[in-house]
Parts: sequence; structure tokens; C-alpha cells
Amino acid sequence: MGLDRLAVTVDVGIFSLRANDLKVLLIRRAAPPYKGRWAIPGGFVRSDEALDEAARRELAEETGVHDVYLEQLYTFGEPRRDPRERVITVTYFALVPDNVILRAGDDAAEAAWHSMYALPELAFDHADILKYALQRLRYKLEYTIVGFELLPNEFTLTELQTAYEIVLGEKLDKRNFRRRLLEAGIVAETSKYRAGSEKGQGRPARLYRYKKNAVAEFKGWRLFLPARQVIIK
Amino acid sequence: MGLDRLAVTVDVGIFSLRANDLKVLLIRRAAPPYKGRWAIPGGFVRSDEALDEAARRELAEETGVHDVYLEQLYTFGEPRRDPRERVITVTYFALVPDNVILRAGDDAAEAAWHSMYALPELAFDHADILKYALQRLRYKLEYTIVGFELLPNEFTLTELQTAYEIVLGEKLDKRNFRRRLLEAGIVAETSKYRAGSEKGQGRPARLYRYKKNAVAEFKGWRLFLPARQVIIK
DNA sequence: CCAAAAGTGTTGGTTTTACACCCATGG
DNA sequence: CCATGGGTGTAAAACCAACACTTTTGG
Repeated sequence: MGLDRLAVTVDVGIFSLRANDLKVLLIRRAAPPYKGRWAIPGGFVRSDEALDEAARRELAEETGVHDVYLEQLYTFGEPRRDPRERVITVTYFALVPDNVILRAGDDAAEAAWHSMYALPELAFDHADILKYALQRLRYKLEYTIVGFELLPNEFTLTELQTAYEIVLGEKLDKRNFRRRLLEAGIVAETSKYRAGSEKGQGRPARLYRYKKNAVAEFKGWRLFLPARQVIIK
Repeated sequence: MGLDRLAVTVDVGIFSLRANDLKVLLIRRAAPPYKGRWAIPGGFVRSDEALDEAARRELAEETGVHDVYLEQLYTFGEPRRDPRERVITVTYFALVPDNVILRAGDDAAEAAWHSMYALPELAFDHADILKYALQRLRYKLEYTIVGFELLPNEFTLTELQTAYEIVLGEKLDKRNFRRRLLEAGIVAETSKYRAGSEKGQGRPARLYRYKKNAVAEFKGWRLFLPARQVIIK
């Protein structure tokens, strides 16, 4: 049957909130093509491995983490996207909290967090992939609870709001944000507080965690965002 | 480089509104595995062919049409989804108007429109693929104008509303539907009318066409649907 | 003149937005 | 006691959902 077998890879955009910025994990390519350029982690899909497994493997190789949010994005397969040969790539995006640290590169590759808002020139079509990933992430933030995946188990509401603002690239109203969040019933307060939130004093903030397996009933789609223009077609 | 090359296919869910029902195009398999079962059209991706091109080729082979709505859905790659060998499939969905007729099967395969709401047992994981496609189609209907892709160039507002109702599986309010559609500015009236809409008499309905390249400014996401429950996580 | 389908506005309820001050703590 | 960030309510506007009758045509 299979006349033409093709090389199939997975590439993973790994996002994290660090230093009040949305970061993405990049690896500097040690070999041609695009030697020296930055790229997102990826590798070949093994013949006995599910696509998600391959993506998790790539993720674990770079970060050591296993149980994080991972979602398939899109499959790119332009015949010339890799100058060497035809390669089809199934792309994913992952969200990791900021306490995850990078593993020393197995293959001696340099890996680093880069601001999503100031990317260097990337190898292959990886800039397109990340652009698409950011769009999807923003979109999901509006009507799902993926936002929690970027934070540790317990967080203050201000931290959560800041996370949203960094990813969405816009300011949100504190009172409206909190009201909707609480009305949606997807966070539970703990009895703990965190003092002096970062660099100094101030009233300690209550810590919350999100209710796993919570079923929230929303009245509409837009959870946290004001209305916006939608370009049709 | 490429240690493991894999077989890569595209499979296309082709939807059409016919006989007041949402139909999907199925082909009866002439060879094992799943010989005699119905399946959606698909085939191997050629080594010099973009994924979209492969999907369009499959679509054209069955229907003869070229310029229709086509969108990538998801990539399925469980190692055992095809009992013969590892096959990764990039899936698409397409929308064709009801004036498209099936081409006589080149490879003598039987092809027919089936109700999406009364599917036979399907080969491989094609039932999952179609379920996913329907979900995506419904979702897109709510906040984009894909609905027009199911209708000919000129249509009455009742026809458009009926199309929405069939795909969404629920009744919509005539006055609200029309108001929103007109306020969104995405259809233009023509000076033509269509008499006796189907089976008899009645006041002739004005024909509309949709404004290609229209940019519509929506106030929110939900274009035509009432609020609904969203299950989180 | 009857049957069939097209076409058309209003109201009440809900949701969304905008907006400013007091509170608790550490230094 | 002051600087810092946490926490809280309300009112106006926009939006959405529900609902019934008149118009035009063909037979």
C-alpha cells in the first residue's frame, strides 16, 4: 500500500509565564539547516508511538515535566518547509508553570526561554507555528480555564489576573474579573494568605486554588474579555 | 535523518445539505480491511503535494468540485488505528452546495450521501472524525459565515435559516435571526424574488447574496445561538 | 377567498461595562 | 504614619430572548 512514506515530526510550542512575561522555550540549532537559529523543540515520531506521546516525549526531554497541559494545534506540511526533504509536522502547544526548570540539554543543545513578544528569527516555519499557537492560547483563555495551567496550585486572584493580562496583552478590570471568576464557581478560596506579594508590603492576598473537575455553567462564551472585532473570512 | 517514514493520508468529511438534512459523503470500501463498510474519502499524501492539495484532490475525485470551503480538522495517529500498518491521517472537512453531483466512481467505488444523523457503521476511526467535524462545523456556524458555503450564491433568508437549523439541530427564532443577520451587514439583498418556495404557494421571498470579503463587526461571539452550558475540563 | 410562506417591532430581563474608595499589612 | 497592594458595589448602557400579526402570492 504505502507508496510514499513521509517523515513525520512533532514540534511543540512550550509556554510559561516568567518575569511578568509570556515566554516560549527555544532551542538553538546545532546543525544545518538553519544552524545557529532558534527553533521550537521537536523530533521524529517513532513508528510505534502515538502523536501525543511523541509530543510528551519532546516536552519531557526539555523540561522533565510530564503532566502538563498539551494540545494539538495544526499540521503543517508544505513540501518545501524543510529544505532537506519533505517533512510533515504535527504541532502542539504546552503550558508549564513557572517553577519548571530546564533540563541540561541531553544533546548539548542550548535551550532558553524567550519572550513571545520579542522573538528572534526562527528556523523553518516555526514563527508561523508560534503565531498560531498564541492565537489559540488567547482564544482558549477566553472560554476555558487553561489559564490555571500557567500557575502553581495555589495563587492569588491578582496573580491569575496578571497571567491573563500578560497572555492577552491587555488590561482587565479587577472588579469585573473577580466577580466573573467567583460567579463561575471555578475557584475555591483556601484559608491561607500570602504576604507582601512580591517586592514589598501591602495587604496579604488570599490564596485560591481552582476546583479540579469543576463544571461551570457560563451564560455566554466570553469569560473575561470585552467584545472585540471579528474579521470575517 | 528520517529513520522512520510513515504512511500519511488525508481523509475528508464532505458535508452538504440535501433533502432538508445534513448529509455526509461516504464510500463503500471495496477491499479489506473493513471491506464493505462505509468510510469517508481519503488517500495517501503524495511526496510532492501539500496537505491541502491532497485534500482538494480527494474532494475533486469524488465530487468534481474545486472551489469549496475546506478546513483542516485534526490529525489522528494512534498506532493501531489502521490494522494493517501505522497510518497517520490529517483530516479535513469540506462544505459543498446541494447542486454538486457525485462523479461516477473512478475506481468503481460506491459513493453516496448519508444523513449525518443516521450514520451506518464506519470503517477505522471515521465515526470519531465525523463527530469531531460536526462539532467544529456547529461551532464555526456560531461565529463565522461558513453557513453560506452550504447554499448557492443566491438564497432566501428562510433557506439560510433552515440551513442553520439543520446543522445545529435546533429551531431558531425567525425575527431574531433576520435582525442579527441584517445588522451584521453580511448579506445584501438583490432585486430578485423566488416564488412558491418549494411545494406550493406563498408569498415570494426576496433573494439575498452574501457580501464576499465583507468585514462584519460583531458585538460578541454568539451570532445566532442562545446561551448554552459549557462543560469545563 | 383560502392556504401558504414572507416579512416585520416591542418589551422585559440579563449581562456587561465603567468607575473609586476603604482595608490590612510591613517598614 | 505612609506606602503598597488587596478587596469591594452600583448604575447606565447594551444586548438578548420571547413573542403574534399583517402581507403577498397561487390556486
